[in-house]
Amino acid sequence: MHSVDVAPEGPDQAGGPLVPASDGGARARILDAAVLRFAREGFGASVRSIAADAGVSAALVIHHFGSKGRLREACDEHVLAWIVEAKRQNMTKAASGRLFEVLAQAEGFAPLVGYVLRSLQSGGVVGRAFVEHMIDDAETYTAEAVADGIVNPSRDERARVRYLVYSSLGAMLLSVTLDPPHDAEDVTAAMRRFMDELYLPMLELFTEGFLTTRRMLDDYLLYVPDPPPGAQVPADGTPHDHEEEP
Amino acid sequence: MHSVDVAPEGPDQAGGPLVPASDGGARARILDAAVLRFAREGFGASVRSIAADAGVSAALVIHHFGSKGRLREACDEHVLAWIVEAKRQNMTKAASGRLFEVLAQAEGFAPLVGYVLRSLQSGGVVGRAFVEHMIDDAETYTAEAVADGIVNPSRDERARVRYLVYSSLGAMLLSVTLDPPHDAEDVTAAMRRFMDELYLPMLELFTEGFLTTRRMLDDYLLYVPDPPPGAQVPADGTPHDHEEEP
DNA sequence: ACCCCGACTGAACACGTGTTTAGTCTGTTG
DNA sequence: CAACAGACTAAACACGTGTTCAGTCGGGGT
Repeated sequence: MHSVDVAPEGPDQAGGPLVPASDGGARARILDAAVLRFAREGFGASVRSIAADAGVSAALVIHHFGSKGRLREACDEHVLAWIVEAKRQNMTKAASGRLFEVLAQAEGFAPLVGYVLRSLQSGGVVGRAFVEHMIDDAETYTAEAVADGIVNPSRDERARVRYLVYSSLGAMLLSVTLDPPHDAEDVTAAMRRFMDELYLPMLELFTEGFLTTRRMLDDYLLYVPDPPPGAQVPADGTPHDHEEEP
Repeated sequence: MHSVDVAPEGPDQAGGPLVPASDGGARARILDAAVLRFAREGFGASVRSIAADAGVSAALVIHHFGSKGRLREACDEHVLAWIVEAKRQNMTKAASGRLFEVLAQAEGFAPLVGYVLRSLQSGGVVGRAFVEHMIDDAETYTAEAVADGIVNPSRDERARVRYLVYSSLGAMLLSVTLDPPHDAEDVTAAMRRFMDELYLPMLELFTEGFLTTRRMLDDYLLYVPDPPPGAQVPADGTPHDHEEEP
């Protein structure tokens, strides 16, 4: 749509529509280097450092991409495509909705994960698109889980899914931001460690809740009359009731 | 134009020895301007812009603080002191542990909140200190709530509190990062909107949980033998059980 | 009166940035 | 072969940055 010349000589034309650019061409090498640098040090990384990583001059980067901004746009597109590809070929497994965990544990996805985190951190397009993806996927999967009786229904499924995604993603982002992987660039290790530490309380909260009494929720439901727009109303037979002591 | 003197054009002299530097002196004006700029545009804000806001020259900023880095350190200290002050005088209310909400709704705390968010975003000292504060406070308050029978006990209170703080703070940070208050600098409004939207799912999760079955939790507890260090074990008599079908 | 000291400034410096320019090299095409 | 096109580069440009320099101003102490 905006990228100047999309495929003057097909950068990734050979054989597999694989993960990285993975082409001997300089343009592809620059793109990979840029994604890596951006993932490692954020989008403040200099064009010259990227060029050095790719083994070319800074001028060539501009020659191929027009400007640093357009280079970043190209990176966004590239990473986005990479994500959907990774999703397509990894989501067939039982890992429903846990895209980030899967990516974080798989080898070779480290730059991707790092880039997404940076984009999340700076409010970039990739970050936004990523949470949208996660929300959509999570909505599907929780709907299935609710149908299977594994998960409680909610008064506003969309809002719950949004809350869940924002919470988990935000917690992870905050964690890696607050104490970044100081020695190496092993973001994935930090993420795994974070999950190991916080898996119990999450599970606990998800199965046992936090409050012992329903009062706060009931008060809120009384106080706020409208079930948010687009929510599937329970209509009749209340689809769930735990009937603790009131 | 900026003649030193006692109070030739003191902006807010009346009453409070309170929150901001609030001193006619140029140094204090620079500090306030710096906090504001940093809160608004992040720590990449230029010394010259800060100086302009304070109505002084860029050289004076350096003259007073030595370097931009030390100016930021001074801002960190200042904001930190500001926070503990705000906490001391606002925490007497019933708002237990909800420091951020209180600050976000109170007038005049906008720069503070913005600064904290930026520090969180960039992994600064203030951000780290802030989550530590929140974790410590939350631990106290949840302990009380557990003692009062309002909140379920946890197998690892510290971990739960950490999870809760990271989740809520991270979600909020992610939200304001992903769609920032585009027109004004009203971070607090964005935060309030965010909370309004996500309060129901949060409450729902906290009182009703997410999963219908205990199996995942029990499996995890079986698989992981050690109750984390310092955790008070639930002994036996399960403090609550939903007892759906296993 | 003097002098000195600190607040304070405009101009410059040193540097890193993204980008442009002019040019070289190489392969392809007439 | 000659000519062109495009990948590619070294050098320079324009600019914004943090910081330094050489001062000026003004009030207080001796």
